Amino acid sequence: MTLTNNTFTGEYAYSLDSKGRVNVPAKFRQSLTEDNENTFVITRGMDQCIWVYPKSQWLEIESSLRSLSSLSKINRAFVRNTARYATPSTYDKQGRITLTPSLIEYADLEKEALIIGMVNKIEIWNPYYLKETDQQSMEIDAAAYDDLADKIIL
Amino acid sequence: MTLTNNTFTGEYAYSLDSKGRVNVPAKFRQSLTEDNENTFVITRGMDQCIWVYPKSQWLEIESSLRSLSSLSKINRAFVRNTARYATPSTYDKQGRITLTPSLIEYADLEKEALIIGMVNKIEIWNPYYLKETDQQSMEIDAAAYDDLADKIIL
DNA sequence: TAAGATTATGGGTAGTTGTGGGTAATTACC
DNA sequence: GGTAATTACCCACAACTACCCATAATCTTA
Repeated sequence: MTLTNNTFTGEYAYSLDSKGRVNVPAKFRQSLTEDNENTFVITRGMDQCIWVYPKSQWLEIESSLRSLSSLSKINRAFVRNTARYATPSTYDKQGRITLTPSLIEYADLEKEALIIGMVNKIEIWNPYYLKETDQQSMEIDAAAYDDLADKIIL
Repeated sequence: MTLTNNTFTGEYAYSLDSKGRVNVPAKFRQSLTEDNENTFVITRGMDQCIWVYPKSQWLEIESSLRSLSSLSKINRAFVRNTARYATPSTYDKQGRITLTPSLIEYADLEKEALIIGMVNKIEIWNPYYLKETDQQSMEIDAAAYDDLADKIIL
């Protein structure tokens, strides 16, 4: 059962097989709308993880990038870094996507792969690095975190 | 009989069965509006307990999360920590929701499950930890209660 | 008070899901 | 152009989950 289309929550511990495939959690697949055509766009995350967008979400990002003028150096760098590593990937009959060796290396994935729903996208982590990143961001900016928690009534 | 829709009060002692299911108190179910489609979202509480939101309440949280840009590190941490443990759960014909093993472990639930209405959400506790947490907050926060008195009239 | 309805709890079963490996088709390389 | 490596597609199986039914205790109502 899915709450909202193309929306992802929850955490899953799956394994990366010898062919570089990981399962997309069944719940995530069920949440996908038809126009995604079983396809995700995988790319580097801003942390040491892999970001996985449903196709339709990625197309929106692409069109935002289109509107950034290449006159600005910052814009050029941002567009370049965002587009550079993005690869489409359709999941197979068993619901697995294949990750590129380059992305596996970037996230330093081994056997264990932690998959996390991030609402509009999916993250794939090496469990070890997730733990570390979590601690860091809390230490650095605990105040900003509390501000957020204050605004959003949990 | 219910006072306000999607609002929960009272305390109930139920049992967790071998399949990880707990009953949702009948009164809570009756208070739910149709648009919740018999569905809750269960997640980690800020104390050592499980939080259970009615679907409609969670959707509001979800939409707040959607508006946070992932360019900011602290935003990423916040979205991740909030979405990470959230799992939708529709209650069965007998009125039970299934808790995930991960959440059961987090709240350290055994056979006994104490269910508490928290107005806009529900908490599920191991009775032992509730008692302990209760004592702690009383000792530490006597002063903080005075601050609250300005905001809320009992 | 008695009958009926509702509620809490237990368990069985069919379908789904995650994971491993095999084979054919495609691509890259000498 | 032939060979090796890679990729895409298929099948199989064990574990798990969702859904169904059963029963006893409790509450409601006539």
